[in-house]
Amino acid sequence: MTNPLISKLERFTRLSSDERVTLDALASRKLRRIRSREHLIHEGDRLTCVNLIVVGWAHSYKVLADGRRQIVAFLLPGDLCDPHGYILNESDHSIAAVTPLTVAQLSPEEFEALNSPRLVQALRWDALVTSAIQREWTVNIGQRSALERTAHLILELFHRLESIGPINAKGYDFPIRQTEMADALGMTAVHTNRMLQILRKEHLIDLGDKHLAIPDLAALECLAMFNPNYLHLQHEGHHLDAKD
Amino acid sequence: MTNPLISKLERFTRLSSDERVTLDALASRKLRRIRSREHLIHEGDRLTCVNLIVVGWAHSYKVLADGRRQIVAFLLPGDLCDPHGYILNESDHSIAAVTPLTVAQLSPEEFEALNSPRLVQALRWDALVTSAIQREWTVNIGQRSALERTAHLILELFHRLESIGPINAKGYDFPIRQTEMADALGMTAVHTNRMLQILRKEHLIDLGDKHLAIPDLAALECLAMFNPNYLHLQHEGHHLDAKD
DNA sequence: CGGGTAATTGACCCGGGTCAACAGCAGTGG
DNA sequence: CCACTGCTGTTGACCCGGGTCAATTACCCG
Repeated sequence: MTNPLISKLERFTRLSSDERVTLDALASRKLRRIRSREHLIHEGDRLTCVNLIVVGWAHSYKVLADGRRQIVAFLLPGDLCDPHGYILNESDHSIAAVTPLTVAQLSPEEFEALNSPRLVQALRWDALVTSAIQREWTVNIGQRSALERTAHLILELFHRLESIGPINAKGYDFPIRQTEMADALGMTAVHTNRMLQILRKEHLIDLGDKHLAIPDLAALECLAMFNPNYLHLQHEGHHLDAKD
Repeated sequence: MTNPLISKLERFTRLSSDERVTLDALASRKLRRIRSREHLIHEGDRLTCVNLIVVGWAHSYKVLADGRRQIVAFLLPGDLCDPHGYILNESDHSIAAVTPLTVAQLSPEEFEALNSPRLVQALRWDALVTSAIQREWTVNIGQRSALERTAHLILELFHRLESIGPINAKGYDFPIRQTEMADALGMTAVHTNRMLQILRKEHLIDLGDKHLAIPDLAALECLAMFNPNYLHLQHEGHHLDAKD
């Protein structure tokens, strides 16, 4: 039951115990509970704080004038919603809960007080990875076929989940609906369903009842042409590691 | 002939003359010239500095194992290539010149010396806008039809160009080739060509000889369902404006 | 004049969208 | 306890937007 933000940042650099205490404190104060499907942010809102996802999954999305929706990101435990976004007048996207959610609200002052050199670098690394993920989504939707695309999203979520929590040999909770996957992948729910069926039939995924397992990771990564380099999970900030 | 980075940042907040002098100095030292098509960064390279585009256009892209290429961004004068990217071990994308390029190489130390409170906020704003653009590309490729998508890209570049230089009533230099537009839009060059023909026939764009004009901006924005909010160009940091 | 790159056009085809029906299941109220 | 409703997932039949392939034109630039 470790703090997922700490787990994630320590994929970059080992934090000091002081830093861990600070982050733990922030993740347990000013908690807000949000029901499934409810909104955290509406497009056009002013952002008054940085929301840290503590428990549950969310997604952010944009809608076109005629109602078409594109999910632009999934937010997992340990993810920050729009760090520094409070310097803008209004949010350019909406954020809604996929599951019941617990978020910690960090005021701009609290967020900017995370200013130890190591934490600053770790939070910058997190922001760079977030950007890299958004780039990869562009590649995914722009170039991969429906089957590859579906597999790639599953793999990305798999790797991101792995870096925030203990690995469960039996798989992962995977609470997103097919309509949400579809809107994230730029395809229809019907076709998403068919792609998932193929992946199941080929024994590349074991997905059901909001639970996912990947029996043959290498095969799925090969199919999706998945290259994890964009997640920058190789302890890239090891030279900053805390000693204690 | 003003510094395009200054023009851009002043869409957020008015800089002090000291800050403008500092940015001008950085944009005229350690210049590097790059021929059209040449690479600035290869995927996998370690980033040793922050490149500031001073003159010319570039694009960044990723390639899949089988050669498919997705352009993930166009870089215009005043754009920074991967600010803070030097904290990563390696770049997850490549950057290449679209036209002959002049870039200023900022060392990490020089870049981090841009630490006046106002500049820090302005650079954060720029990074937030860059992220918002990448999100919008996801929406564009995921949800818009080929025609809407083509129009949207043209409009985005139009607005970004406007914010870095004087408006030219006769239009803009628009040096990208149709194959590049195609790879940015996740479609084929053949189809991109057909979409451009439609836009020309409908008198929504006037494009030829590397030069673009938009005779009826409102009509094109309507077709593309273009909402400029994600570019955050409304002088959102006015409360930070310098007095001098 | 020749060679290479970019734009254009036509003919054909397929991946994924659309539409519609149906099944499974959880919640809810009588 | 069961009927009813609504949401999610599943399947089938049909169709179209955009891809593929190939040929042609239009420029540069040497």
